[in-house]
Amino acid sequence: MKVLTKNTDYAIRALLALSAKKGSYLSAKSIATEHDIPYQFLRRLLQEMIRHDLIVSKEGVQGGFMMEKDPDEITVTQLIEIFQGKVQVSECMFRKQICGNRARCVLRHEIMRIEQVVQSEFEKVTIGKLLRDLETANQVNQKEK
Amino acid sequence: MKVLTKNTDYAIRALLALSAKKGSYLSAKSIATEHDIPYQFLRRLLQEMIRHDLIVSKEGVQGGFMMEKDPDEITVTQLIEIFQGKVQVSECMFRKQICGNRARCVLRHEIMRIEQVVQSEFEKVTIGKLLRDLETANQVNQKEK
DNA sequence: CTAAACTGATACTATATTAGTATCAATTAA
DNA sequence: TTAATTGATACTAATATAGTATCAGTTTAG
Ligand code: FES
Ligand code: FES
Repeated sequence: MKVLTKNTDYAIRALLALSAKKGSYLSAKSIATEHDIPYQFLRRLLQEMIRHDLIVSKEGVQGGFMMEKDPDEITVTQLIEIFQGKVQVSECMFRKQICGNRARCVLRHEIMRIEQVVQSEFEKVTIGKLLRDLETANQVNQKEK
Repeated sequence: MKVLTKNTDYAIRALLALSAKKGSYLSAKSIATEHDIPYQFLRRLLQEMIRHDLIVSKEGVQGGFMMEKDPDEITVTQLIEIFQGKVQVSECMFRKQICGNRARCVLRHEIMRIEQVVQSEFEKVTIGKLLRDLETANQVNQKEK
C-alpha cells in the first residue's frame, strides 16, 4: 500500500526547491535535473500547482516558477488531495446487506475516524516544516565534513 | 487516494460473516450471495486467508470455510498487508540529491512517523471489534422496528 | 456408487491508475 | 531574431485492481 505516489513525491520536492530559492524564478529544467525528476512529468505537476495557486510562473527566457503561497500554509494533505484525490478509506465498505443504516453505521464511523486521524497527521506536515528540517539536517552534515 | 481496496473490503466482510457463524462451515457461495461479493473473486481471497492461517476450509458437499484465528487477533493492518502490501509512505522520497544521509534524514523520519501512526490506528481495529460494533448496531435497528 | 455441492489451483480478461514521453504553439529576454 | 522558456495537450507504457472462467479433486447425501 503506497501512501504517496510519484507525483505527490515529486511535487513536494519541487516545492522544497522553490521554497529554498524563494523570490526568484527556477526553471522546470533546473529543478528536474537537480532533483532527478522526469522533466515533462514535472512540468505537468507544476502546471497543476499553478492552477491551485501554490506557485506562479513567468514565460520566456529567464522564466520559470516561483513560490506564491507561504510554505507553512501548504500541507502534505493538500498535495495528496491535488494529486491523488481526497483520502477515502473505502467508498462504502459495509453495504445495505450488512448494516442497512448508513447514517448510524458504527463500522463506517470507525473507518471515518481513522480517515480523520490520517488526514490530520498529514496536515501537521507542511512544506515549511520540511524545509526547516531539511536545512537542519544539511547543517549537521556540513559540520561533519 | 484509496486506503482500502475491494479485496481488503471484501475480505473484512467475509471474515465478519464467518465470525458471526463461528464453529460452522460457510460456503463461498453463500457468503458471496449474502454479501454481494463476486463469487470467484471471493474464493481467491478466501484461499489467501487460508494461506495466512486466518481461516480453514473443508472440501466437498457441506464443506466451506470456518474461522481459525481469534477475530480479536485479526487487525485491519494485517489484512491491508496481505492484500495491498505493507504500508509504505514512499519508497525513498528524498534522495541522495537532497539529503545525502539516509540514516539521519529528518524528512524520512517525519514520513516514517506518520507511517507508524497510520499503522497503529488500523491495528486498533480488529475483526472482533467490528463484529461487536455491528451487533450493537443491529440491535438498535431491531428495537426501532 | 454416483451425482451434486463443494474447495484447490490457476489462467485469463478488462479496467483504472500511475508513470513517463512527445509535440507544438506562445512568450520573452538577451 | 533566436534560444530559452512556459502553456496546453495528446500519447504510450507499465502496473495495479477488479473480475471471470475452467478444470481437477474431494466429500456426502441419496
Ligand atoms: S452501509 Fe454503507 S455505511 Fe453502513
Ligand atoms: S535520501 Fe532517501 S531518505 Fe533521505
